Amino acid sequence: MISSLHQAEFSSRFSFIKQAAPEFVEQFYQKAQYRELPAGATICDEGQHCAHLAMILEGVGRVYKLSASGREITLYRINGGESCVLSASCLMNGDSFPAIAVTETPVRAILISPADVQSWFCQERQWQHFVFGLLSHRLSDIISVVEEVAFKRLDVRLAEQFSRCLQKGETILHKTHADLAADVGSSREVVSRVLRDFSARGLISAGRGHINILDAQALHHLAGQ
Amino acid sequence: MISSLHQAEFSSRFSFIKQAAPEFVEQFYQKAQYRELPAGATICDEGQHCAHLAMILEGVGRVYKLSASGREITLYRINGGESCVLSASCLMNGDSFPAIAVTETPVRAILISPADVQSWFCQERQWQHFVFGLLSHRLSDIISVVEEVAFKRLDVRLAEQFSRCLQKGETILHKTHADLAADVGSSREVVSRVLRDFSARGLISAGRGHINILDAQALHHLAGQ
DNA sequence: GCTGCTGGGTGACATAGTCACTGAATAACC
DNA sequence: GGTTATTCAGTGACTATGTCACCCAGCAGC
Repeated sequence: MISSLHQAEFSSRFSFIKQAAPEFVEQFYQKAQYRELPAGATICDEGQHCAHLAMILEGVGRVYKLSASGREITLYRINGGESCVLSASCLMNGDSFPAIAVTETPVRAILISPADVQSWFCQERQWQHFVFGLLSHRLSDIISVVEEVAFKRLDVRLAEQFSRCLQKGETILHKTHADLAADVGSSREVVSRVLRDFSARGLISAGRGHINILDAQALHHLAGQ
Repeated sequence: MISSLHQAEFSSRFSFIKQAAPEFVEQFYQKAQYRELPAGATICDEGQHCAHLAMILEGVGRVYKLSASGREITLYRINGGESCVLSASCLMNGDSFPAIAVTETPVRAILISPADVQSWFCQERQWQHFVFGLLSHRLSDIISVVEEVAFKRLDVRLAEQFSRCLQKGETILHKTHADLAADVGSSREVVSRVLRDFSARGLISAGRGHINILDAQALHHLAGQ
């Protein structure tokens, strides 16, 4: 059962619920659970079966692949108002989770049981639409990752990261070189080399654990090719 | 309307239909269309909206991404008894197709309209299960592609291709170096170099447009790391 | 102060991608 | 048949990326 405070928050984040039938909404809030997770918690591990569908109210999750040699690559992030699709997909047919999902910040979320995800699917059109949108959107996300990693140069991909950061209005990125390497699926040394080059060209200035973005124009241009 | 000959073929390929309700089956064959396509035909282009869900009776389709510089990478293949998920996903919520799908051999398929895909979804549990299985299976496929391209060496990935080929009982692969490069998302020159090395080590012997697999053991071993 | 940890830098080397070619095998045409 | 075009594959030079084995600086804890 979800408190009315969290109900209000949920409906501002997941607007599909506003168009759903009142009986569905009541049942939804009745059966859903509220949960808080600290930063760095594991949501779902590789090969594990998902216990529920998590719909995020606030905080950020990261879904990534880990290689045998310890390298990582981020598949996508889950922000407030979004949900972990991979869990959706394995909930629907019992497959195991093909990646690792962790919280990057403290996360507050609403949890839905596999049984409810399934049974609501045909009961409420808005719910169906939401789940399909999720699946299809993430499929596109992951295909973009393939495209990035297969075709684009590392400097371009890092410039894209900085561009995205700027679009959120942030000019300082609080990440280590190793964090960036894990995002783009490269290694720290190589990222360091590219960033040193960016610094020399005056695009950024680097400090311990953070990066100041200086030349937004040039970075957008690099990312745009 | 599907002829009874093709109905028999369909049900041998897509066994979910055997467990479906008789009324559904009747309606399904009533509304579905039979279609033949030559090799090399475009099924769906990048950014296009899909006109229908294609369920393949016989033949092979390839879904791939194309880079600005002309390089390609195969996301997955569609064989007999399978179906193009990306179209499924964009049918369900009207997104555009994020890749290119073509036929590699002549293809015979059953086509379902977007409206039917949707309406049957909640009507017949077997159909729902089939579509979800499709989505979730392909999502895993594409995640494996990310893993391959981000973490594995080219020689290992080519060895995997040959291993897969051997598992189908083929010891001669009728592909050019350029074809292989398009599969793994690399360039012809690099593939040529790796294959030259494989030849020198006696793992394969190469001819114009085909490759003989000689040392299955060694290739499996290379792929297995 | 010392100690250990984390973040970052570096050089040497291996692998991968790009470019600009070459030549050989095959197909297409007269 | 012979000529021409096209396709397939090989090469060297160069750049980009990944890996390994280090080093050093900053910082927190004791």
